[in-house]
Amino acid sequence: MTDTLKIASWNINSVRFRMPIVERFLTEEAPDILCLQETKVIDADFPHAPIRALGYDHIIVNGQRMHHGVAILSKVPLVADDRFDWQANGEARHVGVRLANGVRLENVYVPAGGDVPDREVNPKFGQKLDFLERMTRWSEGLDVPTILVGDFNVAPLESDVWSHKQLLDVVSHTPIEVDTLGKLQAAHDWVDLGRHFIPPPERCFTWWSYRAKDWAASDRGRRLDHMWASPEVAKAATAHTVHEPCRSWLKPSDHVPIVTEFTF
DNA sequence: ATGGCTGGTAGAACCAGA
Repeated sequence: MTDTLKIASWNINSVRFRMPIVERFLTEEAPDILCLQETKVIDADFPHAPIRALGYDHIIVNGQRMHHGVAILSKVPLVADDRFDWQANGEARHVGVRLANGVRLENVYVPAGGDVPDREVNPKFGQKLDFLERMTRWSEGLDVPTILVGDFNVAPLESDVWSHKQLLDVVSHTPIEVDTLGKLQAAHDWVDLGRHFIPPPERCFTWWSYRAKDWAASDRGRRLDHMWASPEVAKAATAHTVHEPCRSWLKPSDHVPIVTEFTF
């Protein structure tokens, strides 16, 4: 028996403020599962009703007041949910579930890391590197087929940013972050599905700053959002797309959704 | 022209994002 599953990931930058575009995306793209980051809402105030109304009966949340927060919305049953604290400070940056076929789906919001790429003067940068290193330790011991999605806040490749040279000292594309993310990827032989389907040096961005007068014209984007899979799960992936038009929808997030289709 | 904006929250010439 074959089973197709369409899984999406989107940093939504406040799920309550973005409900119109969340509903539009769920209606038009109709993923089986949508992983959200930066929901910015406590669990009690999560907008369950309009999401359930679209057929997403299974909603797993890990939120907090004001910042961060993640959620998994699904049309298909989810079991055994988990919440990891990869920086041991109580921030809501992960929620994971097991799918009916046994595959784990882990949804993560990696810390942005502040402005200065130096942990001595900017503790947030150290926190980001430490978070990725804890994910690496977790990956080393991982023996379950897994899909790891979310806003990693790192654009690793030259073609993942609008200007490699101009971003070498900008947090998200510094060599130390790229190296740290590389070690995380190596720890489980994670397959980068985005680059599996859109190989470099093709331009691939998932985030564009709000500050550009015309985001599409300046096109100063970065690929911060990722979908990784265990090698055996990656073999089931059949398509991957980046939904750039969502950046032009009314009251957009600064990130756009990424979507992968699997046939198990 | 990589911060020029944005949301949440308080009620701020704030904080955080990246």
